Amino acid sequence: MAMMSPQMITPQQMQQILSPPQLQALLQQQQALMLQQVKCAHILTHTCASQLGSKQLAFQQQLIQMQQLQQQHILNLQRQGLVPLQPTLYLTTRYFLRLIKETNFIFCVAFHSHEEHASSHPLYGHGECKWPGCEALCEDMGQFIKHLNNEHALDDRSTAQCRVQMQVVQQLEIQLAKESERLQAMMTHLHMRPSEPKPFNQPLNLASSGSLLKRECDAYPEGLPHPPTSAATPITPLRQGPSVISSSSLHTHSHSHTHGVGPIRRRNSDKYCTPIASELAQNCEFYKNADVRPPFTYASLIRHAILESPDRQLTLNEIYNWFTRKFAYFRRNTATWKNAVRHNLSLHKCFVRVENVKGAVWTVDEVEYQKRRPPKMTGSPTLVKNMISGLGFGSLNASYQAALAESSLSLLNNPHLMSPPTAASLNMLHVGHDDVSSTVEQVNSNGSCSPTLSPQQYSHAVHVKEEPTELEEDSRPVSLLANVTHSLPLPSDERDLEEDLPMEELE
DNA sequence: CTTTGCCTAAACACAC
DNA sequence: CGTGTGTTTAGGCAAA
Repeated sequence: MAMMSPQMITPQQMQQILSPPQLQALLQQQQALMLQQVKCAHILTHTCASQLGSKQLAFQQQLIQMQQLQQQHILNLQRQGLVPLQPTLYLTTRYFLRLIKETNFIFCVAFHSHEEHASSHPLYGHGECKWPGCEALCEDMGQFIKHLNNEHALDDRSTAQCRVQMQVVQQLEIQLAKESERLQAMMTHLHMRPSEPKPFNQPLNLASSGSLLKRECDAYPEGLPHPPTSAATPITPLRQGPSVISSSSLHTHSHSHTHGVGPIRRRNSDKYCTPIASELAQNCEFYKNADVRPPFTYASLIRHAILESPDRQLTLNEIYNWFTRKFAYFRRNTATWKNAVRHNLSLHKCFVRVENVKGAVWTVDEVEYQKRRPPKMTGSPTLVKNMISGLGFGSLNASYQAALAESSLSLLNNPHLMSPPTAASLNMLHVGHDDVSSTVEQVNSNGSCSPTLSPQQYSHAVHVKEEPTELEEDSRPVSLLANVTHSLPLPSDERDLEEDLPMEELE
């Protein structure tokens, strides 16, 4: 923790000043924030790959804002008074403290990266002014201060920018509240599970999700419905965050990916790419409400819709309905996508038309579907760009949620992520994101958007690319994660998780 | 440069 | 006749 700046609270201090409930609340906040940081970092990395210029700065600004929120939260809790820890809760809080420690570490690294020194300015880093949209180079702090006073003085423009930034923060706060609530619900749900062998340690599993996920996996083998909890990957930031970086995936993606705004074009192997099921499960609300094009091919979506149905067969109209029900994006341009759906149904052999009593229904020929997939592994560099471009950068909340969606995927357990990361030097993340895995999914009884598969049943590609130029600042969030990776002695061995991942080798 | 996969658009046929 | 469904073709883009 040498990097910890003076304003940071150490875990020991935390333990002294906060009650267990406070710690728990803090933990949840921290987790949400950390997750957001991870996600922001992730999308930021993609953003820089997209050469979005000043947009990178906006994302970075968000990152900093979240960090500041996080710190503010710590201070607020501090002001609430001192409550000694109860001995009975100590075991649990130890894990909380560990998490806090880790997240603090992330926080510190982030600040360290951004500011070089604790005394530096949040709007200044790496010799650049971090004012949104401003990339002015400033050799030192003095020059920066001058620049700040000259260029970003109190005028209409700065005020407007500040207002925008306030909206950014507001959106993030709203999102944070939502995510925290979700996390709490997830934790509550997991805690209630009767099969849980460590009833009181439930939150501990946040730090040892491997074992938790293992149980999930054991309990819900392939092809069987899975409870929503299994896809609730955000509860495992400690494991997942670092897992975003992987040296093993370093060599898998070295081509250019700086183009590709627009329609989704991917060719990902199911074996490596992210499952549609878990993606939809985690972000179904997002896709339902945000006018964001889902990062899947029509074929993938159709297949998913069909497999999600009770009988694994749908009429065309039911497929239409599924699209509109699940995706706000498909509530418009109906002519276009409906045509595409029909086109795909007809074109792909994997979709089989079956005459039914009521008429014709469409089913999925799984063998054909798998056949049509080339075994090559590719990333999905266009995904985030698609999402971002689809959203428009102004729609911050949607962008952010896209980041959430994207990052949630990256955070899923991936065997490729289990090797020791050397990611401090890495700066590019690529998430394969295309299709449903070869695992057969099944519909939820309630027909809701709950996940139908546990995430560990999928593996998806997270491709890390080295991009030494232009990415100094953008690599920060990633190296931040990489640093954390090294600092995470997790209760469960990484090996456990890896072993628990059913590799999909059906191709 | 070619191939492949995907998307969009459009034309057309057929059934209700 | 209009609409929905299904098939087919074509052009374009991006990645491999």
